[in-house]
Amino acid sequence: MQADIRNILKRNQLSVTASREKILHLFLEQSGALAHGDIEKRAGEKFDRVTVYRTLQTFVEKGIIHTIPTADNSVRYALCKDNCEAGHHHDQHIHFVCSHCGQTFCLDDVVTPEIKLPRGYSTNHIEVVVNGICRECTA
Amino acid sequence: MQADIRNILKRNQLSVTASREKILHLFLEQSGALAHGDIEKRAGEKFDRVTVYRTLQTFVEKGIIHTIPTADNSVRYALCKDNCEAGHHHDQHIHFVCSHCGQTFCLDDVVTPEIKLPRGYSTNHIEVVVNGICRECTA
DNA sequence: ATCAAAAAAGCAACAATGTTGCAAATATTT
DNA sequence: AAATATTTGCAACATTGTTGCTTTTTTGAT
Ligand SMILES: [Mn+2]
Ligand SMILES: [Mn+2]
Ligand SMILES: [Zn+2]
Ligand SMILES: [Zn+2]
Repeated sequence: MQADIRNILKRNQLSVTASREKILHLFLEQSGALAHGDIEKRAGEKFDRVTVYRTLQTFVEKGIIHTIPTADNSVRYALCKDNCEAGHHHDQHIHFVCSHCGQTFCLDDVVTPEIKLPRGYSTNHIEVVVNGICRECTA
Repeated sequence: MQADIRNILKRNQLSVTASREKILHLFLEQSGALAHGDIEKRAGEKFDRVTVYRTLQTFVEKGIIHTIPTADNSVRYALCKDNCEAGHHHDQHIHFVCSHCGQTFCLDDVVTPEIKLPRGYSTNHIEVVVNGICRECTA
């Protein structure tokens, strides 16, 4: 695990630092998405807020994590499982927000549907967020 | 128009005030969605920031406007055109964000697709946000 | 292992955004 | 027109995000 983390950082030409290792660790051990706040809470050792912001930004830029759209004002981040590259994400999966536990999940196996748009609109990227009850909360 | 505005407010059991009229006016004359900031800029007369927040919140609660999910941290609002009621929205259309002009539009005629989820997940509501180039910017 | 250069972390100060309580102003009802 | 109910604006505060700069850590080469 610790080796994986180092590999991911190395592969993306990022120097290996305590905060990057820790934050990446949080994403790897977690099935759902994380918001900035979650990370600060769970980090254990206290990293500066600025460091967390900068780390998340770096990870997004490198294509290690991606943001998930929400209707409220909270940005959530999750690991990219597709082969995203620096500056060019191409996740094609949908996202699921559980209204019971509040968690957000990437449903990597559910591909975003085709959308037929009116004349004059061209599509670049499609985001689908499904709200409902997740598997854990149903059982 | 001014009559329409009063009607909408009355119908929703809201008292008719300058700020509510103005803000509703902004939504009616505008094809795209508006963020809190847009409203403050375009309002002309200066309403207190708090008033704008509270007005938007009231409008959402009454089902007059709805929020639109975005991956960055900006909440956008648009008129509900379906028959949304207080405390219960049921818009079924998708949203389009133009990466050229930055505007966000409700595509009221494009219905959200069915999504087949894995076992254990149940669906309550689906949000689709398409990113691309809008009609205006294509022409 | 040691050192120099490069990169990141932490700190402080600030900006932007959102929230709350309350008094004054406005709208509605009688 | 007056009484009541509601909304507004203000002030104060909380939270979230940003920027410049100094110190610390990491890296890559000796
Ligand atoms: Mn995802
Ligand atoms: Mn809409
Ligand atoms: Zn759940
Ligand atoms: Zn456009």
